[in-house]
Amino acid sequence: MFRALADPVRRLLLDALFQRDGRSLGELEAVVNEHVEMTRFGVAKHLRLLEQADLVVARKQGRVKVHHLNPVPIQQIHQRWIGKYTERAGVASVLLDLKHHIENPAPEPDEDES
Amino acid sequence: MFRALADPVRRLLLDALFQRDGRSLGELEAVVNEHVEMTRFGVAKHLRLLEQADLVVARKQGRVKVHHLNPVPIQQIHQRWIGKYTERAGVASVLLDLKHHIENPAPEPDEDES
DNA sequence: TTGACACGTGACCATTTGGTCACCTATCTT
DNA sequence: AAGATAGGTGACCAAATGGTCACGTGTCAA
Repeated sequence: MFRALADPVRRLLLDALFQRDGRSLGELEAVVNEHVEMTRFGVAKHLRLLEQADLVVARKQGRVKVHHLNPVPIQQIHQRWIGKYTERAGVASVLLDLKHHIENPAPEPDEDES
Repeated sequence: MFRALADPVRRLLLDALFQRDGRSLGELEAVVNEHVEMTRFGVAKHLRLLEQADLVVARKQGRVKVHHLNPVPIQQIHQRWIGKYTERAGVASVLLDLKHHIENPAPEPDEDES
C-alpha cells in the first residue's frame, strides 16, 4: 500500500485518474509519456501494482480496460496513520483543513447528498 | 519521502519514536527486535533513510545518537497529497476528524500556545 | 474473415534495496 | 591509560523492483 505510493510514476497515474476517472491503458500511457519515456508494458505493470494495492479498480469493457480510482484506502491511510501523527500538532491542522474546504466549495463525487 | 514510508521497519521505527521521542540507536534496535530479527546495522540504515527523508532528526549527545520525530513533512503529505484525494469525499471526513480531536483532548507538543 | 487494435503473459536484464560483516572512531568509566 | 560502550564506514551479497521485448489472446470494423 505505502509501497504502491512510493513510485512517482504511480503517483502520476493516480493524479491522472484523479483529474479524469475511467481511463484506458492507452490514455494513461500517453499521460505518462508526457513526463517520462515508458513503454506500454511499464505503465501496465504500474497499473497492476495499483490494482493490487486496491488503489485502482479496473474492469474490461470490450477490448479496452477502464481504470477507476478507489478513494477508500487513501481515506484509511489518512485516518489511521497520518491522522495519528497530525494529532500531535493539535487541532490547528484540522481547522486549517476545514477552512480550506469551506473556501473551496467541495468538488463532491456524483453521489446523492440528501 | 513516500519511499521512506514504504518499508514496514521504517514505519515501526516512526511508531516507536511517536510513542516516546528521543531514543538512541540501541533502544530503537531493541524495539525492532521485538518484531523482527535485525542487526544494529540494518536498523541504523533505516534510520539514516528516515533522516534523509527528513522524517527524523538526530543529534549526537555524547556517545549516543538521539533520534527525534519530525512532524512537519508528514503534515505536508497530509495537506498536499492526501487532502487532495480526501476532498473528493466531501467535508465529511474533516468533520469526522474534528470530532475525533474534540473527543481526544489534544496531546499538544511542548510549544507555547498563546 | 481478415486484419488492425487494445491488451496480457512470461522470460529476461539492469539497477536498487535490504541486510550483514569486518573493521574503525569516539566517548565514558574506572 | 585501558577497557568497555555506542556508534560509523565501506565492501559485499541476495533479493526485490523497474523496465523491456517477443509473442499470444480477444475484440472490433470493413
